[in-house]
Amino acid sequence: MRISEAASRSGLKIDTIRYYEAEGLVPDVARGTDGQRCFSKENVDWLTLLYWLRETGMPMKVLRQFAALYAQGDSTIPDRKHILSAHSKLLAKRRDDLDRCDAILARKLEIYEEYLR
Amino acid sequence: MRISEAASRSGLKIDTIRYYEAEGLVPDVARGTDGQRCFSKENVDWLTLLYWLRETGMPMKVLRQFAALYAQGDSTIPDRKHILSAHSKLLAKRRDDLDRCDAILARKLEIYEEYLR
DNA sequence: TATTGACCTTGAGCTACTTCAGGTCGGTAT
DNA sequence: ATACCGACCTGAAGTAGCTCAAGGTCAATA
Repeated sequence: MRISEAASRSGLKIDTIRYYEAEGLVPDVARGTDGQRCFSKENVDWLTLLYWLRETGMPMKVLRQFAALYAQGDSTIPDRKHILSAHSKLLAKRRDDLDRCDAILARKLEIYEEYLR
Repeated sequence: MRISEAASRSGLKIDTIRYYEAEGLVPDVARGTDGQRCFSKENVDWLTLLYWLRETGMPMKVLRQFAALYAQGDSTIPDRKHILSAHSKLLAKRRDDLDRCDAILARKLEIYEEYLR
């Protein structure tokens, strides 16, 4: 499929996909006879994973490591597993942050309400 | 109190506080005779709020609007209330994102497990 | 007295995109 | 046939939001 479809399926923007490819985060993107990128289902699954990892705060540095491991094949699965479970722990921390911020906002909004009465 | 204490209390880094002040996000920071910044309790509460808003993804653009309103005094409370409740909705969306990503990670980790067996 | 440590300012550097300028290609309307 | 359109391409420049380095002030301590 073409880049616009890859973008709408993965969640990433077209420009970001091109940027990621240039950065070496997306291995093996085929090209058509006219020079246009041809994304396979596997490509799009990979992009989708990248999208979610970034969206939830994985730094590019780690993403780069993860992508390098992915490019090396199945032998790196234990390392990749390690990275993903570490990220899963980060998600828990983010959820805590959201809860805290929610509490702060609730208090603040209450104070505003009180002022307005 | 001095900037280092304001930093450790608010969560922001020293450099970030100076940057925010330069950007006009922190009104009325007093200075001592030696030119050092003197933060009041109100200053620190405000910085803490800025910290949490940024930490949970409020863009600087919105933060700037919010700060401008804050600087104008109590008459802007309805507008500020509006911004904060909009942000509260964003938090819900972020929580959804975390849940989705968690699901993706769980599936991925399971596949890895299967491969390793 | 000399040095340490926390602060100050200005200005450059960095990350992760994002936008722009300028060009190619395939398909449709005149 | 040709003129235009939209989606794609590349390489370079621009942006957001910090972050760090260089060089200087001042108070307190060894």
